[in-house]
Amino acid sequence: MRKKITLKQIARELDVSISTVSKSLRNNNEISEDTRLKIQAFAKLYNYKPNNIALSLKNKKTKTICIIIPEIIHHFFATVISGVEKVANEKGYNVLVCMSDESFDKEVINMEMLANGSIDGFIISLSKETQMKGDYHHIEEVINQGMPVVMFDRIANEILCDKVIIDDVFASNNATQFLINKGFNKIGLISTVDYVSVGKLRTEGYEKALKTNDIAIDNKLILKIEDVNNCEIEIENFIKNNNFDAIFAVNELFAVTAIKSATKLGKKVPSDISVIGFTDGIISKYSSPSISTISQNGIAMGENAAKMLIERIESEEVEYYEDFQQDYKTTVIETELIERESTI
Amino acid sequence: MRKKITLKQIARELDVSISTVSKSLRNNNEISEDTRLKIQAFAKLYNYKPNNIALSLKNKKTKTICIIIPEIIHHFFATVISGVEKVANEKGYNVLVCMSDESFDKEVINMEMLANGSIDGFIISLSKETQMKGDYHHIEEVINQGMPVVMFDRIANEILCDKVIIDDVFASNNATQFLINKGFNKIGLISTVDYVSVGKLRTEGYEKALKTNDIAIDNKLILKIEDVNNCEIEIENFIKNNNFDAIFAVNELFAVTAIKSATKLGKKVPSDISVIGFTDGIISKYSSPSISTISQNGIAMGENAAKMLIERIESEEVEYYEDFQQDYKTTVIETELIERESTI
DNA sequence: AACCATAGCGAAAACGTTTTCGTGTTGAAA
DNA sequence: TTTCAACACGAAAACGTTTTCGCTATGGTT
Repeated sequence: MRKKITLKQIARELDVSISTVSKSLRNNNEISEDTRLKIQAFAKLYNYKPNNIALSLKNKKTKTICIIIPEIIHHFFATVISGVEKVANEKGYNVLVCMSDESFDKEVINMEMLANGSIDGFIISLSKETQMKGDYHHIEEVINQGMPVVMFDRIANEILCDKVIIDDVFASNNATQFLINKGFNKIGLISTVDYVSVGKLRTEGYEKALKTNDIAIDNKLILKIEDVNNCEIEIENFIKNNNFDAIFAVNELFAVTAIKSATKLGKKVPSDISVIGFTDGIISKYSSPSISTISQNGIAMGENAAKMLIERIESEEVEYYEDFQQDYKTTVIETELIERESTI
Repeated sequence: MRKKITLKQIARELDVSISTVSKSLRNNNEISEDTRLKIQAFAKLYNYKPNNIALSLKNKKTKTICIIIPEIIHHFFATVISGVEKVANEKGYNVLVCMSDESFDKEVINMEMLANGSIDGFIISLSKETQMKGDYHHIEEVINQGMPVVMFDRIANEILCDKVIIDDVFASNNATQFLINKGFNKIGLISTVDYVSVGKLRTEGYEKALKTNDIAIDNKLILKIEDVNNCEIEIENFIKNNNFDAIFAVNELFAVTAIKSATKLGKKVPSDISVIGFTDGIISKYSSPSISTISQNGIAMGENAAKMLIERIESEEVEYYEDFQQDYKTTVIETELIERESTI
């Protein structure tokens, strides 16, 4: 139970000053080789490591970034974290992970708690509740204090900061067009309620593709799900009451549920009905049939977000953020349509 | 771009001392109501919040715990994190998530980096490489410095610390017995290599059940997979070359791959062959057929680990760890056999 | 012998808190 | 008028660093 040793203790033990110890350990040449080596040997023996908190206080840098996500259980967010970790570690940063649990209050509390010196910057994807309320004061406040923020996936356009997104409209348009190209024209959409930004955008992409191909938009073919946990019944009824060629679902869960419901109702996927999803996660890969989907590349999103954030953090040290402030960037990550067994 | 205000600035602005400001904000009654209210109003106006780093330095407590996991992509670990977060937040702690990527070196680096004051304690599940090497010096060192550590899932018995596990042998025995009760006696096992502690234990449970029921253990019916990424071929050959009634797989991935391979080889699950897995994650729930499995309850594991760690941290403040030190606890989380479609 | 550069080290400030102790002023009691 | 308690506040130390500046002794140069 040897507690960590400090500079002060080394100094006392070797009968020199704290400054001498500090300088010796940083190989400052003000100190004679004799003393320097002696101190270094002693420090090594006692396994001295500088106290990070003291360094953080002195440098006003914690070398820690925080990522706030709605839910860690979602595979997509887990991949983003993994990308963030990778880049952060390479650059010597630690990653604090906070979950908002889709709750506005938790998001606010987390940000306020950490904005007081604990971290150097935020990466955040908004909670549903926050998107519904449209209240972003906590984020704006943090930004105003000079702390860099990068938003990803579920973003808010009105916030001025760096962003990492995919082109949801474009990707959904692609997915829908892919179905249209197969000759389908009775295409269902299973989406989320509109206040979830990505749900809205993906709906837009779907509608755009239909319009481009002169297919009328039929609202009965569009299902918007509020409560994710009870989506089975809604989806089953949706499929029972319509006669689809194909279905485009805006996430994995909806896609796999659609397939299960269809199968249950005696419709074979893909021979009777094709299904395409969004997000390339565990479910799409391992379900039977495996699910064609739009891959979001969460790792790349995480990597990019971390890269942008750390650049912002370290450029602020140079104190020329007068120029820098205006040119916030939005990085668009490429998506990819992955064809698997759920589409003809 | 108003940077955060400090006690010193408030003091200067209001022409009082720093101590007076600090006391006022903490409602210390040494200060007259006049001054107190004035200072509080000013602080509120400028949105004063104490600097966490300074507090950490002073209190020698960071109110942050670190969880080190092999891989965040694994659903099981994600659920554990979620349990940790929940309890930690309730008790006012933040959670730092580190990934070892199954690498010994990353595990060591992470621990050494954070053991210097950055955090108050560790929750850790060992990386494969660490388990293979059997080198736990980094963990012992941290413990010797007086920092609490809780191990979970992939643990090492020789390390003295609190632990949270499931009874892998018991659960596997149950799973196997479940298959035996169905009347099967040609039961295959798909496991990991032995140095992965849980793989070894689950193999033990399997063998124990066979022995109890006087079924001979046939090593040809046991597959131990080294490289998870290329398990498809191995599993396919394994199933092709044997005539199983049933298969017990020690994780989700192996289970779903076994089902896919069997189906591909023309054997129907569960009518021709029953499959039971381990870990109740996304895959088991959404694969077709859905997979019978042993549920590990990662959330409960995380919650328990966090609870034990925080108790340990806060009991150390009272400085009676002389007594406390010896009675490390190992909490065993209940498992549950979930019957789904992959078994008759 | 007087001067000065330099090597080698220590004192102290700074980061932002909290807390203990000390001190000056006031009013009342003796 | 003296004494003393209570009140209101400030100074300073402490947490563990890094870094600037200043000091002393040494040795060499004039």
